[in-house]
Amino acid sequence: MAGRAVRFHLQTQRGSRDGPTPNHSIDMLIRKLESIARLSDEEKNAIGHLPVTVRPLNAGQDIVREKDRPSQCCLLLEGWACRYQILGKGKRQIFSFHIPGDIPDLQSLHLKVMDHSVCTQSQATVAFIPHEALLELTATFPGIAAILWRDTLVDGAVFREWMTGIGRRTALQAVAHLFCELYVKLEAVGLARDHAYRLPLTQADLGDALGLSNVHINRVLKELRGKGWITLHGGRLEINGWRELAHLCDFDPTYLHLERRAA
Amino acid sequence: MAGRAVRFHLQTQRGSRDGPTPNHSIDMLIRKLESIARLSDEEKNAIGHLPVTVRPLNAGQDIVREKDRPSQCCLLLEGWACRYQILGKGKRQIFSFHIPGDIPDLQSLHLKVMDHSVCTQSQATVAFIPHEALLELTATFPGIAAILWRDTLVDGAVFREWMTGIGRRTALQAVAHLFCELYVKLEAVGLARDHAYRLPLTQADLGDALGLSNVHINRVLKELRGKGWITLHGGRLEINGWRELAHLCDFDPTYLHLERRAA
DNA sequence: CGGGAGGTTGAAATCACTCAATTAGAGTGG
DNA sequence: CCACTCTAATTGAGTGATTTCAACCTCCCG
Repeated sequence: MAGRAVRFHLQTQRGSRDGPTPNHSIDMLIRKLESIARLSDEEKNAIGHLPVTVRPLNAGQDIVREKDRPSQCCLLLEGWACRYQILGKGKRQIFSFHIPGDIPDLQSLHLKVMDHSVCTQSQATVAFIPHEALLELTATFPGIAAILWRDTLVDGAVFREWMTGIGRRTALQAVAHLFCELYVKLEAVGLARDHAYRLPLTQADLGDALGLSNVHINRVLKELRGKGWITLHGGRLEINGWRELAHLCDFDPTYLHLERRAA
Repeated sequence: MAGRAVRFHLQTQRGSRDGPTPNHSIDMLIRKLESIARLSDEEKNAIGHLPVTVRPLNAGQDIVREKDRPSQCCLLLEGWACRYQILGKGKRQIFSFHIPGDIPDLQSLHLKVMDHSVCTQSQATVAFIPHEALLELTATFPGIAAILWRDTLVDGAVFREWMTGIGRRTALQAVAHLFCELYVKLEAVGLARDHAYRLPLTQADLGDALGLSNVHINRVLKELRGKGWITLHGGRLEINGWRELAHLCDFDPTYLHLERRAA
């Protein structure tokens, strides 16, 4: 375990310590929800009273595992996470990457058994929220339920897009598409601009996400670098040829359903 | 268009005609929802008053298309449907197959723009339900909202499983896994037994679902037939070697989240 | 008995994989 | 600051799975 859990009840404590506090995490959640729909004061107040446990995590730590029956959801405050499944014979499929503001295991609210695992992809801070509290919140405020439901629907849309990436795009297009997707998602929450961002993924991670081998990912990256479209070094990606990259993979961000931008 | 639309208000008409009536469709919906959780009489009554339009469709007809902004959802009463997307250059990716009881475009309730299309895969009967009515229903009955939400979450779980099929399984395993999945889903709603079912899919459809060419699907089927594990002819599949097939692809139905079986 | 969609097969080409070795970088302890 | 170590990145060579192309067959339906 990477650090001590810190349990708070919201709005009874002020963040006098370093690092993300529960207040910070609730702000994150409210900002996230308001990026979709307006919240009433009553709704915000109810969210503010959610019991939250904040915990720092190291890279590569599982947050929930396949077969678990979790009793809480995790809100990612800092760092990246991914969802994945291990097949026999050491193969791995990564289903999604998650960035601050995401609730990667929101589905566990209604699907009792985990059919995959969630893992940190970098150092991270997560806020755990008990199912019980979330279920009560969504039962009381259908508007909040609708926003969270919508969030899982967007997840599904991204899964579909990845399916076409894996199934019907060339390796070059698949990598390009992933880079475009991640940029648009990060940019939307203010974590990237100027077509550059921190990318805490190894080539093996990229391969496991796109159904390719790490070796082949390496060659694809070499080609993209050779064309001068990307710079990737030390976990930082710069897209120097956005237009070309987006055109190569026919990138259309409709499926991300970013109707409004986060504040 | 394949036939006339028939508009009813539920429980005000009795099905004196041939074919599925709105009552039939509401029964289907209630049965579907009750396969997940018990419904109160009040909830059943509210569902019974949903306005529904029943329509027969031919095979290969689009129900909704990418870029559409639908104002209704469709409940599949008879026949199969699939969700898909066309890429440039004539490539197609199929995201899911749907069977009676499914609401393939339920996501449109909260995602305004379609990022893919839905198409009948055989002759089919569908019931259209206005978004307006569903939104009111879910706002009034959080329990019903939760069941429908859950349904879309299972969709997502199947998408993930398909991702691993396309990305990390061999062609043989991928086909085997799909056949197992479809059997379990059909069996759960009483549409299959004895490891056999009607499969209204061409080899090209299977290929587009699994990210393979129709030619290769053909060869894989030949191999599965050669092993004596399946019989596939005239749109009917018999799995003669269920154990072997399931073992080949390491089939684990957890991801289908069939906690209870439909009546 | 024709027409058409779907199924089947062979041959050649291609994309991506595996294996194996080498290099680069980051972190650690002396 | 350097040697050591571990992980990740890189490269080459050989292999294998799957695609593409093209032809032919089969079955169903009107």
